[in-house]
Amino acid sequence: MGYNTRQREALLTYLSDAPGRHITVADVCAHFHERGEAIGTTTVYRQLERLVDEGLVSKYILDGNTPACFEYVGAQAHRRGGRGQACFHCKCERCGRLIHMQCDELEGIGAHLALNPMRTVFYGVCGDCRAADGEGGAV
Amino acid sequence: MGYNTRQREALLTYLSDAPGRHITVADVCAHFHERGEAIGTTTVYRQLERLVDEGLVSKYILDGNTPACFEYVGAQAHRRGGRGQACFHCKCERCGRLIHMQCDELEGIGAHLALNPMRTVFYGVCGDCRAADGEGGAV
DNA sequence: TTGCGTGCAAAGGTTTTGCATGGCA
DNA sequence: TGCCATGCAAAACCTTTGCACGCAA
Repeated sequence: MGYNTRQREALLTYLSDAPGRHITVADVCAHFHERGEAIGTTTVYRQLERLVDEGLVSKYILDGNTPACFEYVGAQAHRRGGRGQACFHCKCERCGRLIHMQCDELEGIGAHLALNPMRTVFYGVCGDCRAADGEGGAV
Repeated sequence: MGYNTRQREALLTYLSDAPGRHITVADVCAHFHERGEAIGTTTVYRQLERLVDEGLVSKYILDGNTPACFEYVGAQAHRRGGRGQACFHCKCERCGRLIHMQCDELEGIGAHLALNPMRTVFYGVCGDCRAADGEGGAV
């Protein structure tokens, strides 16, 4: 089911060293470029696609002019697994961060509407920014 | 507050003739191209941006490789207005349709988390497709 | 007349594809 | 050896920007 090349090993190590972090293709290329062991952009795209197919990595597509980001989620089952499985994300329109959203109501809605957490990205204002505004909402 | 050009009038007529329909820039160009009264792509982008600013049109950004789509919503207030204001959308991963989502729980969640309906697009399976599967869920 | 709108051309960005080369098994 | 992975170059795609021209008011 595919070869284990140097590039694949390096990429997988890099990703799994930071589970839950949001990493773009550009991040990956820059990381290896700095260390002198460059990987071609095309290869990064293709390996990430393979890793997504294999369930080791989740891909989150943001809006059109923003690069997609990837996240190591390990080898768990996609739904109802342990920690590390796909969860919803929210892109904060104020501070720009992409944050994990864990909220029982949200999971209920998600199940009710058969939503796909791997692709659904919310746009809104994160808890920190709302707190800074003095509204005091909690995510 | 801006001129009323032939292109703007034509675009506004086209959009308002189909309120609630999801229309891309390519749709607009194709429509006018067929009728021999072509409009430049750049102009469509710029006029749509103006219409969004004016609140007559809502813009929905789907995933990275999909063109944004626009929808005539009339001259209502953005939030808590009458029918036609911005609402959440769901892109069905089975049939590909982009459907309006109206659901009290969802609006509650959206307000709770300060979500932006103009940009938040859910990915999941629409009610029709789930019904066809015999699961019988309702949106 | 003044200033905005238009639209061609070109650039911006991310992602995909063609193809020859190189490495895994 | 056979097949897949690699990576350069180029294309595809949507969108934005530069600039000269034209039209609205």
